[in-house]
Amino acid sequence: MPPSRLSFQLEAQASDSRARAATFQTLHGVIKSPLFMPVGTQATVKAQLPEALEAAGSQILLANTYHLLLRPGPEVFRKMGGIHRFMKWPGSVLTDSGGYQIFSLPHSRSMTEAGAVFQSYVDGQRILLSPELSIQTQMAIGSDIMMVLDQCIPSTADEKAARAALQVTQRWAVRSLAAREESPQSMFAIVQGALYPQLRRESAEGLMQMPFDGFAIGGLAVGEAKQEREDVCELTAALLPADRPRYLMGVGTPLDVLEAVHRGVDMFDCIIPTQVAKRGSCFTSRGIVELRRSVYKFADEPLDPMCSCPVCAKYSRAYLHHLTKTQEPLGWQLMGQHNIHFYHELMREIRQSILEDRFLKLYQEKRQ
RNA sequence: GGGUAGAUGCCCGAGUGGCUAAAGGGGGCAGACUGUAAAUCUGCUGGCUAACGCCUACGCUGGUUCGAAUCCAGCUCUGCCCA
Repeated sequence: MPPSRLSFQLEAQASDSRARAATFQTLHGVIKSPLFMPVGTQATVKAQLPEALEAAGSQILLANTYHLLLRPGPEVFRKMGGIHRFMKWPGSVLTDSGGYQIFSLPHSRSMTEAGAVFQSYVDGQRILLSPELSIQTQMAIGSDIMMVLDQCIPSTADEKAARAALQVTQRWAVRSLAAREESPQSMFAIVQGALYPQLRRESAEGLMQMPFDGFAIGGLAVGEAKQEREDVCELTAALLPADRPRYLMGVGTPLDVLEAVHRGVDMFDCIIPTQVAKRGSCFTSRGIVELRRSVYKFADEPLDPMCSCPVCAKYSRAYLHHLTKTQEPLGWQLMGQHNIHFYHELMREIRQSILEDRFLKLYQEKRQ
C-alpha cells in the first residue's frame, strides 16, 4: 500500500488500552489526534463564527457533500476557490459523501448500483448521487479529506441487507478512488456491516486492499444499543491498519467518544454539541446542565466554573437561561461555543493522557 | 346616568343544557436528539391518593332543571359607545 497522503505519525500508543495519539498532515495543516470535528453541514457550524471555532481548538470541520451539492452547488465552490476561502475557515475540512443522507432523508427514493436517487428538498428535482458525482462534488468543494459514498443502513438491518449494503459500498469505494484522478485530496473508505462481526471483517478486509488514506467505521449510532456499538467499534477498529487514521462516523456523546478512543479510534464528529445547544443543554465538568430549567433564573454564576471558555469567563447561567427561554440566537451561539470547547478540551485531555501513558486511569475516572 | 359587549383552570382562549376536570395555544415540569432538511419531537400539567375514588372549579348570590360553564334574575367588576 502506498504511504498515506496524510503522513500519519503515531506518537504514542497506550500500554494498557488501544488508545493512541497521532499527528497527520492535511493540505491545510497539521492535525493532532484523537480529535473531534464540529459538524458544519452547510459550510457553517451552526451559529458559530470560524474564529470562535479556531479559538476553541477546532482543527478540522465536517461539511456535507449532499447538502452543498444542492445548495449552493459545486460551481459556486469552483468559482470561489473552495470551501476554505468561501467560509473563511483556515483549518482543515472533511466532507462527508452524502451516504448518511441515503439513510436519513425522507425523500430518498431508491438505491441502484449506479447510486442513490434523491428528490432534492430545494427544488424537488431527482438527483442521482453516484460515487463519481459525490467525489467530483467533494473535489469542487476542495475538502482536505473526502469520504467515499457508502450505503448507510440502520444498524438493526438483517444480515442479508447488511451484506448487500457493504458490498455496494465496496464497489462504490473502487469507483470513488478512480474518480479522484489527480486530486491531492485524501480519501477515506467506510466500513459497514451493521452488527455482524463477520460482515465487519469482510468489509474492512476488502477496503484495506485499496490505497485509502484512512478508514472510517460507519453505520453506528443508528439504532443499536450502547454495548453493541462499543463491541462493533472495538472489533472493527482492531481490524484496521495501524498506520492510518481511524474515524468513527457520527459518534457521539462525550462518553461514547471516550469509549471509542479506548478501542483505538482517532477521529470523531457529532452534531450533539451544536444541536443540544440550541435547546439549552450544556456539557460541564459536573455533567449536563439544562439551562432551560427555571432553577437557573437567578443563577448569577458561570455555566461551568472549571471551564476556560470565553462564555464561562463572561456570562452567567441566568443570562444563558434567559437567552434559551427567549430562543434568542445568541443563546444557541454561546452555548454551542461552550459545548464545542468542552469537546475539544476533552480531546486535549485524552490526548495528553495518552502521551503520558495514563489514559486508562483517565478513562476509568471519566466513566464514573 | 343610559346603552352595549364581556368575566372560563398560572396566562391567553374555545365551549353555549348531559359525551366537561373543561378543546387549542402559551407558560411550567420531564424526556428525546449521535456522518443536522426542518429553533424539532414526545409525555405530564386543579387538589388528595399506590390505585378505585373523593373533593374543588368556568366573576358573586340565588333560581329553573333529573342534570348548569352553558338557561333565568339580581349584584360586582371590566371594555366600548352615548350623555
